[in-house]
Amino acid sequence: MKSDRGSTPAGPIDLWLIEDNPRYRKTIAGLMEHTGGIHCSQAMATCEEAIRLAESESPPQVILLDIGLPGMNGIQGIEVFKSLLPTTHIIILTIYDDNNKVLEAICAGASGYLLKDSPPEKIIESIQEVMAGGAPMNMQIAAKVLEMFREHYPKKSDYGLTEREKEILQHLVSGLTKQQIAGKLFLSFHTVNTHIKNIYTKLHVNTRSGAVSKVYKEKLL
Amino acid sequence: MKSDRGSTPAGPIDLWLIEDNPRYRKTIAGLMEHTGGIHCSQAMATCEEAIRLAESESPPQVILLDIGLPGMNGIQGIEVFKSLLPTTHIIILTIYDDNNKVLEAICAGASGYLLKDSPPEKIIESIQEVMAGGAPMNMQIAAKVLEMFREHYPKKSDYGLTEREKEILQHLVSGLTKQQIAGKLFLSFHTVNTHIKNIYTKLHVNTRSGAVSKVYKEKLL
DNA sequence: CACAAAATACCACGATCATGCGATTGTTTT
DNA sequence: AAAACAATCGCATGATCGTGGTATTTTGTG
Repeated sequence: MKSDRGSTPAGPIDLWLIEDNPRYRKTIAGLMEHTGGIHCSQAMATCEEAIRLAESESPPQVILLDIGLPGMNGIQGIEVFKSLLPTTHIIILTIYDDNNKVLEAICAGASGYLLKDSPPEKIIESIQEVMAGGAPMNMQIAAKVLEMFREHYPKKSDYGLTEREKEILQHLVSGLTKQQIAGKLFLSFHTVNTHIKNIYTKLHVNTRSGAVSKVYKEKLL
Repeated sequence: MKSDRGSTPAGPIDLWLIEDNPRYRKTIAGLMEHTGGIHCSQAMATCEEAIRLAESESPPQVILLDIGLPGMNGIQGIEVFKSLLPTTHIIILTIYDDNNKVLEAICAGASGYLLKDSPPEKIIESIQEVMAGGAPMNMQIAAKVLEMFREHYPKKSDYGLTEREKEILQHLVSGLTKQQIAGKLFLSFHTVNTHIKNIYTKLHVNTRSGAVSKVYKEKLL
């Protein structure tokens, strides 16, 4: 159940390691050599080196990538690798655990996010997991991701808008003027005016922008 | 490093199990009894029973919760427990792995999401992990969450707005008028007017609502 | 230094908005 | 039948907006 869905069915998993600290790089590379099923074919200190190599060497299946690198940082690196080596999985291995870095890395296309204090077995396990379609993360990171996730899916509040009001609010959101809305709904200008008036009252705002903002912030409609 | 941050420092972790299948319930309950550090003090078939018990018994530290339950389903259950037992961690243990269920459960406040085909050790591990501030998930689920995450954070487009323009756009978004913005930034009304004019040109809109909509739709700022 | 870009400021005018009223017609609930 | 709500339409007025200009100062880059 673990190694039966990689793009290369046979042989060890081909791994690249990008890490500027020589000592840590050697530690990890050494670790891989003593592990069955994974082969660290390249280890370098910068993304630039890796990009150069990507043009001659065959693409690895997994890249272990640091974020705090000289020159191009890991986040930027992800984006380059994503277009250069679209089949390669990228696992971030870093000391940074702040929300922004995690967010950026994930959005850039990282398949996993580990902290450097992870035990070696966790790292090995994560490489296998990512090959099996998983998304290995430190437990702190996972909790962070869920938390961020929750924030961006606030339960939609209800201001008691009627259907007609919602309809008009929608047109307001798309930037139409009162007259344009009236035209589109075959209503009098005055009716639209009244509806908007009522919408403002219900939403506790007094400008179009305020209403539109509220729609997005509170996931109305 | 695993059991040193629960709200109850001493003794085994107090667990409740809510699962309507009697056989599976017994399997899990039995598993816990043979495991050090966890005590399954209650096992029931429905959320309603658990809610009734929550009024007399002391709150558990963790609830293992199924989704497909008779009566109140697990998702609704989460919301009730979240307000009734705010300190209790909830781990979903279910057969459903579709995006919607996962999303709903997480947004409702689940701390973890496991599939029923998880090996018993994984379940034990997850209970300990959630007590240590983690968010245990099946690897498929984790991958799903990251994927959904990425979708809802589209790369922000760039219209070449200057810092000042972004600042003013932000105030526009919050519903302020030109004069209010001028006051807040200690600028002349005319300056704000000019900036907004330029913002409109750069965003290719010609109303406040259009601009605000664009900000949210394309994740500007 | 020179040149470009950004930020600042001003004016005027027609279009549009927000908001105060009041009113009629239906539908649903009680 | 009464009350409550939704949707429709009307008017007037002062505030605000969008857009066409022009112009000075500050800042950054070659």
